[in-house]
Amino acid sequence: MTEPALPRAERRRRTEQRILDAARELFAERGFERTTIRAVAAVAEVDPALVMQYFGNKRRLFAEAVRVTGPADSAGSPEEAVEQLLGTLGLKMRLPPASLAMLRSMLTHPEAAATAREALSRQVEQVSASLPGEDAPLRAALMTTILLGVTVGHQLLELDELREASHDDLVAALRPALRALAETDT
Amino acid sequence: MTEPALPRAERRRRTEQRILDAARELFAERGFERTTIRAVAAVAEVDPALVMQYFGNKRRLFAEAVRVTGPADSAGSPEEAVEQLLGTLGLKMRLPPASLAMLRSMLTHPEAAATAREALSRQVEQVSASLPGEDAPLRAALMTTILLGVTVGHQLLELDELREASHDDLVAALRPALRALAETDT
DNA sequence: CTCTTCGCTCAACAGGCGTTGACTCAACGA
DNA sequence: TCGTTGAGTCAACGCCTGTTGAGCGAAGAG
Repeated sequence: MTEPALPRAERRRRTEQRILDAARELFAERGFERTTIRAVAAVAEVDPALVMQYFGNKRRLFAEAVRVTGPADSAGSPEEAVEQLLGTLGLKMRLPPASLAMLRSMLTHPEAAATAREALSRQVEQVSASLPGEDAPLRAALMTTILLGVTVGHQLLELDELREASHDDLVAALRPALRALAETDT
Repeated sequence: MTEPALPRAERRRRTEQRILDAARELFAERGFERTTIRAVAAVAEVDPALVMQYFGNKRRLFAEAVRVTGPADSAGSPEEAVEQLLGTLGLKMRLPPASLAMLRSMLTHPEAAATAREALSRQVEQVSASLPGEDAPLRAALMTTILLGVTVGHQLLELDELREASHDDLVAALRPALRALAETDT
């Protein structure tokens, strides 16, 4: 009808992408358990059986949907580590759907929990390396979980006090807390 | 057999308590969706139908299981607010099962999310009242979500770096971060 | 002792879920 | 042009879930 001619391979790629986008949206919104294959298929305007054909099962669909590119660069100074962490607070206020999907399910879906632990551990290790002091791992872990908490409160629980603040104000208010952990002066 | 004679009312109260304990345990461990009435009944050594008879439906059972006593006293000085928040980090390292159950489900079960938002809002308001500065609500919200994040990382995700630290070291390391938010000097 | 109350179980239902295999039909290669 | 491939659909399966109503048997009331 509206799509007159499209090569087979391209058509397949687009459909797969549509399913993946739908899955990310629903996983981010409702979490793993409350998201049904049928709902994903409906949003993607596709038959549920096709989702299975492309991704095998629901767990693999989720794993594929939450796969995200690593954070890349490592930090040198403690100040840089702080700024790097603050930067993860959603570029332009909003995290990628894949990350939101993983965060949403990390407390209830075992595989999401494992993925989250892995990602957080990597970040802790990275931050820890650029921190002075003997208890650097502990302080790095605190810095990481602090950002986890703020992100959860802001993006998932949508607490009013955080939503009302501008992104810059939020970052500015949070910075001293992270700096206090980045420097060793206790 | 082993329980020769027990008044009817007392027997009923104990059974209800056993169901409630089982529910809290499973909700805390697996969250709302992955916890089945049948599993709760099995742990409580009771027929699934009895759970329904006592609590009506699964949502009410959850609501009853996560009902928790309020935090009570309010703080005066910023320092007291910080110490009060640090005190919520699990008396003797472990939060009550009811709180764990609510935390576990707050990202995926809408009613748990509402309860969590309410509890957090109360805490934010309380902390905010004892904080100086114009952006006290924002800073109070950050302090609250910081504790949320650390609690989630420690109790639910069970991050190694946090588990390995002693309770006192953890509190001591976290204190400067909260103090930085409690005082207005930026 | 008799009738009532009620804590508790049994068996079943309806609905939704993930998942499957057979099928259709348009795009493709020779 | 004609067989082949493969994207996509259809209808169904078995399972597990929350939930229900009828019934049993012991504790309580008179």
